[in-house]
Amino acid sequence: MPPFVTVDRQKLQKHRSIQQFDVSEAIYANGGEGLAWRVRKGVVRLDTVAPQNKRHFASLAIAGDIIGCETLLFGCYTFSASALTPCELAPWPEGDRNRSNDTLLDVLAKTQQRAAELIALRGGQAIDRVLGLARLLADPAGNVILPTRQDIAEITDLRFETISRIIKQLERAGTLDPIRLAGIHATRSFHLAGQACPARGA
Amino acid sequence: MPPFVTVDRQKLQKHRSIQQFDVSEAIYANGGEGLAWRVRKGVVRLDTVAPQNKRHFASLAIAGDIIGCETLLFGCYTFSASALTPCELAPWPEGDRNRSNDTLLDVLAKTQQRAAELIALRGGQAIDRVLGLARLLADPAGNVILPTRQDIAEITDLRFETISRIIKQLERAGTLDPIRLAGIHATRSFHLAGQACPARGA
DNA sequence: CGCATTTTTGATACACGTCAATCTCCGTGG
DNA sequence: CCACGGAGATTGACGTGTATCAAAAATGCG
Repeated sequence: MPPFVTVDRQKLQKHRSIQQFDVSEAIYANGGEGLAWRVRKGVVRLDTVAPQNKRHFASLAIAGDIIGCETLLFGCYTFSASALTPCELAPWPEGDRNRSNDTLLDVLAKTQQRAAELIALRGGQAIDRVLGLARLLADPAGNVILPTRQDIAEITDLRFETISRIIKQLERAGTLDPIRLAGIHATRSFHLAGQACPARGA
Repeated sequence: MPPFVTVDRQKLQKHRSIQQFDVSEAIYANGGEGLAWRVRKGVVRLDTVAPQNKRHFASLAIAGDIIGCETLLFGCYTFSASALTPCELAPWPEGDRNRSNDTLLDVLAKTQQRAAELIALRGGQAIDRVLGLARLLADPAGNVILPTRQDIAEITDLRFETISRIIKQLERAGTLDPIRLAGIHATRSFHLAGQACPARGA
């Protein structure tokens, strides 16, 4: 494993503008000044900040999403951002390349789509909400790092006890398979069964 | 009242591109081709269309919002749109004027904000969801035309019986005051008490 | 004026919330 | 190395807000 770490370090130095964030680490605060970012890895949570500094879940950004665009308009962030899983962000737009696969119009379309998905995560039975979130966050191989029970609860508008019960239930049903490292039962890393392209019959 | 109607007709002819829609009327269907629109009056509902032609609430557009932007990118609509209250739409962008108060960036920022508001409408107690929607749809004077109970239910992820009970409860509490026309008790038009700019203390 | 649609209301069931205890995992310091 | 403590997760018992089912009333349209 040492060589892998070395490679990562080198990559990091090549693009020195890339930023890393740990779980539950703040990325930026609403009202603050800064850049727009592209989420390269991980899951980012966006919150509105109400009086008394109360935070309310507002949106989710996963790999490929752009966050903080509104600074290009207002000069400051509208929401607060924090890392739900280990994250890697890069400034956006990437000035060097002209490929421009992400125009403002692309970002808008993706934002609308993401919003519709989040709306769906707050409706229906609890188990479907949790499964929906797991599917949204899983990679094509079905591997997924879930946020904490508390964060899942705030995303789906349920209680963390309910989330805990449902994840256990999905584990026992074999839908979620905890990934064990050194024999230790992981609580966040799973393999999600039946995960593939969303084109399969009932 | 005849003169009023005449005036409206004239306005309509002056801007012949303006479109009117009645309650529950389809505005456009997903996959179809068409323009982007600016909502001038009324409330528009956007749905994702799943297999078996099942519709799922995806988003809401109120006066000032832009809908159907994705056609500028994909050439067709991503969602289906229908009128929740009587609506008036105008093509966007308005080519004639250069004021451009609505750049793509403005639309993106507003879309994010609207999405966060809709997320909030699907969390917390039923009464707060209904009140939240009423506040979102009310004009500065506090007058509001609500969607049908069924549509409110789908927006807030509740059942229409629950919506009915809660609106009655708000009526009895005086928070919602039904507007009577010719002595008939309206079920959609209300005056919302304590509605003003969102800048007032507790 | 009559029928379809929407809304209201009641009785009952259940999914999820609430409260509380326990357990696991980890970092800290003696 | 182990005692300690805190954060997150699990589990149980019980309460409640909303769903569900059913029926009637109000509204609106042809």
